[in-house]
Amino acid sequence: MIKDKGDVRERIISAAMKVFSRYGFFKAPVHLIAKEAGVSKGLVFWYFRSKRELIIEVARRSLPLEIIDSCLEMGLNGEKILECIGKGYMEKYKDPAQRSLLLHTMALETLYEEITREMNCLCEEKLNEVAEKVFGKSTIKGRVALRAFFGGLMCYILRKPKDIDENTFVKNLVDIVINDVKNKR
Amino acid sequence: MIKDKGDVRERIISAAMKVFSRYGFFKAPVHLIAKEAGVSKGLVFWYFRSKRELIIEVARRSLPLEIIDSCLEMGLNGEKILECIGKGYMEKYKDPAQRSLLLHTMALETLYEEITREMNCLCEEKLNEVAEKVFGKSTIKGRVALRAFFGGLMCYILRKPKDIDENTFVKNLVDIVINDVKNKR
Amino acid sequence: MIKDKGDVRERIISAAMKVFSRYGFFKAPVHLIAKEAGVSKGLVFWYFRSKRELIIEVARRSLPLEIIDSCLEMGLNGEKILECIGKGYMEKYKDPAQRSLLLHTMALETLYEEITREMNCLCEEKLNEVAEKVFGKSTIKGRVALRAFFGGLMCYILRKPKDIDENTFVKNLVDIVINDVKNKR
Amino acid sequence: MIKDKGDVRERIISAAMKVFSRYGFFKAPVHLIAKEAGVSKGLVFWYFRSKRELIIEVARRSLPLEIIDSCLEMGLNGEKILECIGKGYMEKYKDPAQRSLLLHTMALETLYEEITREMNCLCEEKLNEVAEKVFGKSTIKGRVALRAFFGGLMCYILRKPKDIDENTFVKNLVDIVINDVKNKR
DNA sequence: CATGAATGAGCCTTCATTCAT
DNA sequence: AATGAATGAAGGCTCATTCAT
Repeated sequence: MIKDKGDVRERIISAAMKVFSRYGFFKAPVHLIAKEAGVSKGLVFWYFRSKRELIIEVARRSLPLEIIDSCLEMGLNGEKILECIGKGYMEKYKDPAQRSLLLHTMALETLYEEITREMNCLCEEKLNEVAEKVFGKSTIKGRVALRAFFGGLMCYILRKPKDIDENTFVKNLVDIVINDVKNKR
Repeated sequence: MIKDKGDVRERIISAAMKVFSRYGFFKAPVHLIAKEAGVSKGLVFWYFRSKRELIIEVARRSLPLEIIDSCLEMGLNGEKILECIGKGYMEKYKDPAQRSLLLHTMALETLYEEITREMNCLCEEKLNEVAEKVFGKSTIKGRVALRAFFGGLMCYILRKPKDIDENTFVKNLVDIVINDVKNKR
Repeated sequence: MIKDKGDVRERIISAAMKVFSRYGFFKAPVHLIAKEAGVSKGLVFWYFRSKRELIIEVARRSLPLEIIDSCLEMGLNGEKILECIGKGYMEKYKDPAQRSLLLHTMALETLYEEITREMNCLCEEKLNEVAEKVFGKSTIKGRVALRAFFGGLMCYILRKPKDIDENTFVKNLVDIVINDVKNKR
Repeated sequence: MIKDKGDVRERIISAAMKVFSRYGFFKAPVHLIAKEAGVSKGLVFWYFRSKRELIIEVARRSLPLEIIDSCLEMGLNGEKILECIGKGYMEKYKDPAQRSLLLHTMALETLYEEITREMNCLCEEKLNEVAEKVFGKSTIKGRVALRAFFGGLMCYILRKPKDIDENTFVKNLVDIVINDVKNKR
């Protein structure tokens, strides 16, 4: 049975995501991750120079950057983009582990500058890019609306209301955010 | 200069908020908190049975529960409540320490059931209570809108856009959230 | 039973000297030192910020600086100083632990700049000071002779010849070093 | 380009001397030696059963045994031997790496019996052999003088005085050691 | 011969917590 | 109330060594 290099590394990352999501980055001991990945503790440090490096790798993956990127790349515009992003969000964060991981990563912001940078990119560059595609020219209201949109998604993820399913939520959210701007015109 | 009991306890909590906001709950050593508060490490454990207890106390205070409560108690209705909450939010979280503390507390959710309970109360009970006051009967759209509102606030706090000040943001946000529902009627 | 602060610290240092002399600085685990001192491992780090700091403290004490200083302070001159130093040497390093410790410390020179500095002081400043007191004006031959003297002592310590006792050795060594210079005059 | 067996082994030893002299035997990781030698870590263990074995090989080479041997074999006598040894010493230890290596090896004495044996041979057998060749019959004074000689060399190596070059030092040292004994006759 | 992934023991260090004073 | 010395349990990380390829 041949394992390619990436295999073990990927297995460690998966294990780390599981363990980190359960214990948080700083209460999760490396040996638990190793155990979960079925490798020795030492091997974790063969693939990652330090726990910090592993944390950053996992934290990066927990952010929704690729979701936004892939929706932007699809060349969508208007509310279609929001729908795309909303759907991607829900897809990614329906996994409770991903959900709690996102929270831990957001808290990491203050501590790891690598994450700060990633968050800056997400919350400023990407968010503005989306705003333009959705509302045309950049207006204050448009940018506030986009924050309402992203915030709404985050809120849903944080604590899913029992009687509103993903689709319904996204549709309503898009409506709220879009229609207001439309009506104003 | 004699200090009464409450004084010292409060001083420790203040110090803890400062230190926790900087290092996160789990990377912040108790001795730093003691030093910041100007007391001995032992004394911290006289006022709080354990670090966990101190964490919970600080975490509780970092949530916006009292803001919502006080706005509800004022007997406001409609968009006035949202404005009140928005203003309270901005007031509380203009302090960067409070901001980062809120993130850390949210991440705590998975780990400390005391915080889970608090968050449940916030995200379900309180949020629904507000929804009713604002939109009258509880509708799906209303509840989604309220999440857009809270999420928007969170988003603003997470990373303040340079060219949108607090007042403007809140006003626009309330508009977006309210008008859509109004227009639909 | 009251123990003054220095007591524990001193006990740790003593234990460290014992353990270091046996295992060398880098193969000696701190927990062995703690055990030897009858304290917990953690306490070692209460008194010394790091193992490195403890090493430096012990290494400093293993050098013969105070011997030379005390002989210089006694106001002796000529061969009396050499005799004083020789006697002090023998007194200090008759303890095998001290002997091996000195070797370890000398090896440390390349690694810890604190020790390099100490050795510089010993091998340059002090050595020249002694040379002047012994041979009057500083001559090449005088300074070589002093190195022969110190080197001779070191050599004796390194491996004590079975049939030459301390006194005899020092006397002969002083003779060799002094007489030659005297005869030259 | 094919390299024969000895080549690689020697290259590893050379690398080890470099790395050991810089970090000391116990703080020098094998992987650094391998890197320095341009081979894989595994290969080091193909040529040396263990790090210990490599240490011993390097330590042996760092001692001045061959110098003394070769001077003895040349059939010299009297001060000529001392001059020969002095010259050899200076030749070997003008390299700072060799110098620091010698210190590390001397410290090894307490830990590795293989080195203890080597040092015994050096400090007792060889030293007495030289003493006889230089001073004729073995006298206390002669043996002390020889220690002054070797010690003086060591001292020079330990910290080279800026204004005394190798030749001058050796000549003076030989003088001091020899003349005294001569004058006594 | 040669590689480098994999292992596991062990070390330094931190830190929450206790307790005598 | 208050202090800070003392403890002990982990935790992150290094590194010699092995082994499949």
